[in-house]
Amino acid sequence: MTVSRFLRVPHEVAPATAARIEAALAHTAYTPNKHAGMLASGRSNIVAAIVPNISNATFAQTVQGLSKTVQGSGLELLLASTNYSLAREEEQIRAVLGWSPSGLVVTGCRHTPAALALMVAAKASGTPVLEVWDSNPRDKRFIQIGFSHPAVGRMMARHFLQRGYRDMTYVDSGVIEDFRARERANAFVAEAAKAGARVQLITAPQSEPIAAGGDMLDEMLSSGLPRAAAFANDNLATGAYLRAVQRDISIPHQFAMLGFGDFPIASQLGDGLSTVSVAPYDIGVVCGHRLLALLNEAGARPGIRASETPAAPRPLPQPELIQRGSS
Amino acid sequence: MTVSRFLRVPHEVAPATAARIEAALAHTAYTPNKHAGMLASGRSNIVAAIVPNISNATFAQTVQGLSKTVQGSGLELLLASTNYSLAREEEQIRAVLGWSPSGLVVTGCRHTPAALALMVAAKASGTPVLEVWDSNPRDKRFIQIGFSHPAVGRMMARHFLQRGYRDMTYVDSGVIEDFRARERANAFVAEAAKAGARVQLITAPQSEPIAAGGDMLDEMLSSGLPRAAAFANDNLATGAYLRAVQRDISIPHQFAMLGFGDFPIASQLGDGLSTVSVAPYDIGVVCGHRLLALLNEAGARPGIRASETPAAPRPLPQPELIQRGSS
DNA sequence: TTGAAAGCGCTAACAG
DNA sequence: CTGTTAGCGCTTTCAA
Repeated sequence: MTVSRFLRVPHEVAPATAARIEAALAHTAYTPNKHAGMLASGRSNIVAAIVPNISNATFAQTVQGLSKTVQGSGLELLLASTNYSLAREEEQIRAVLGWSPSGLVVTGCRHTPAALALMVAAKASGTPVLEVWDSNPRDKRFIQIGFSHPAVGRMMARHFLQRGYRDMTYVDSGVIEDFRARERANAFVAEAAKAGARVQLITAPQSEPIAAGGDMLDEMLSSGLPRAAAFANDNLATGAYLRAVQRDISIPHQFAMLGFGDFPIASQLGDGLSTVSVAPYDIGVVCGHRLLALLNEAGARPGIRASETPAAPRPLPQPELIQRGSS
Repeated sequence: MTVSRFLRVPHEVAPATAARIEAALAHTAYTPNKHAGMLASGRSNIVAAIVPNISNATFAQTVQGLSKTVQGSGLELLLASTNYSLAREEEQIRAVLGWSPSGLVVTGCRHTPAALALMVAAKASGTPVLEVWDSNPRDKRFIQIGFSHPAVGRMMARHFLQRGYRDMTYVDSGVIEDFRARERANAFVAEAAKAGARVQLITAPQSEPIAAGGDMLDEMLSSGLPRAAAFANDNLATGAYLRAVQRDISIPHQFAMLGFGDFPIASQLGDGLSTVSVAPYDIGVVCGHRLLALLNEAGARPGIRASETPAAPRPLPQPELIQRGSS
């Protein structure tokens, strides 16, 4: 009992005892069994995060931001990926809730009914549930750290419209299950059409996006190059940009381009690729801060070191259109 | 007890009973407490993975490969990152072992003595310990899924030497704690020097690598452009490539380039960037397969679904120099 | 400041 | 095929 106490609240054991315990610990390679601790205390120090795909740079940054923010406070990250499948997401939520996590982070605001029920139950039992990468004003049951994808699609269309382009194409992502990409695409098309512009929606193949972007440029070329094209992400746009340069197409005079995501390469392509910045790392950081704040206020929890950085509630930077040489 | 049995080995309960249990389950939103299960059974179905940085595309792919391989078998992934610090790695290993993981995956073969002791203890207690992304023939205590970084550095130097370049620069990564990058750099320099070539080692700033690569190109330009340059990774090389194009430098006639990693963009830059492919995703997949194989042979473990794919022991593709237009 | 008792929710072993 | 008993390693509570 005294050892257990020493491990959790060291200043509550006498210095002499503490020294003896430390000595013993050094000889023993003792590792506290966290399952037993969790079972007894009901607290777990696990944060479960469920993302569509970890190798997607965007989500990887969010995970890294979350991980970095949260690990400083003794929380650990249980990570699962869904491959953009809602059914798989439900499975993962169910699996992950069995670890009684201190917090649950899911991607997006769309879930199967059963998944939603699990999330509601988790929330009801006091586990913070956060949705990242999207925002749905019509259902604010969970904490949302993201933005409106249709609004971004409209913003992108208006950028082209304001610059006088009346003939534009939207190159959507080949990941057919990525309905957030779809929301941007549809909103783009609707906004452009509403303004009377000529607008076309094409979809990239599911293959590697940089190469796919190049292929889409060729496809547009063969069916009549539009005056301007927006892309579901900067990788697609980069591929198209590089191919356009090879084909001696002048950007933006013949062909204007707009990406999404503000990947590091966007600023390095020729005179720069115009894009929308969305701060994926910050999504993770803000998510972590919100989580820590909630855990702290839910009572001083012995296991969790009250975050040294007093959870500065920095707000999430909203999507911003970054104009560069390509438009 | 019967419910517990139904959940683990459904065919051992009578169909009628099973039906009653299923009905009850549907009404109850019951989630088994995995901590209690673990505590009682001594098995955890957790795989702990510790990587330097998740938002690094390379490690993200490894994690995704591991995650995908392993999740099909009911294992879950506990992820921690070290920011390339060995001290932090030790901390994370210690923390993660408290969850009695079924397997422990660490990055690289260099660890603090205490971390090593923990890994040895874990192995001794029957937990498979795997080291990814490196290989150390002199210490094969753990399963290694990686390659020799010095060998890659030498391979890169020999590529330039074979093509007759006698004046070359190696642009090392700005991540000073990344000693695997350092091993490649040093081996490159040694090999080139041994052959009597003129060779220089410079280090990129710690900033975002694509932009940093561009800056390094300018730096080389101002101090006399070498005949050939190798880069610690394809992002640095990409930045330099794009900048070289802007500066009207002819690749490879004036300036030959060689990257590392075979990132998707490498094949899309002009006539292609020569690089070394290292299969980061496969490292994760192979790691997962080895792990599953070990867990299966360590006795039929009720929790773990014997992997549907019978853990086809595909070997790890070794690093390969991919020659493209830049050299 | 320390320690004894009880119990967290589950599974192993065994009895019925 | 089902259910009883004991106990996993820790924490909570409370007494000494």
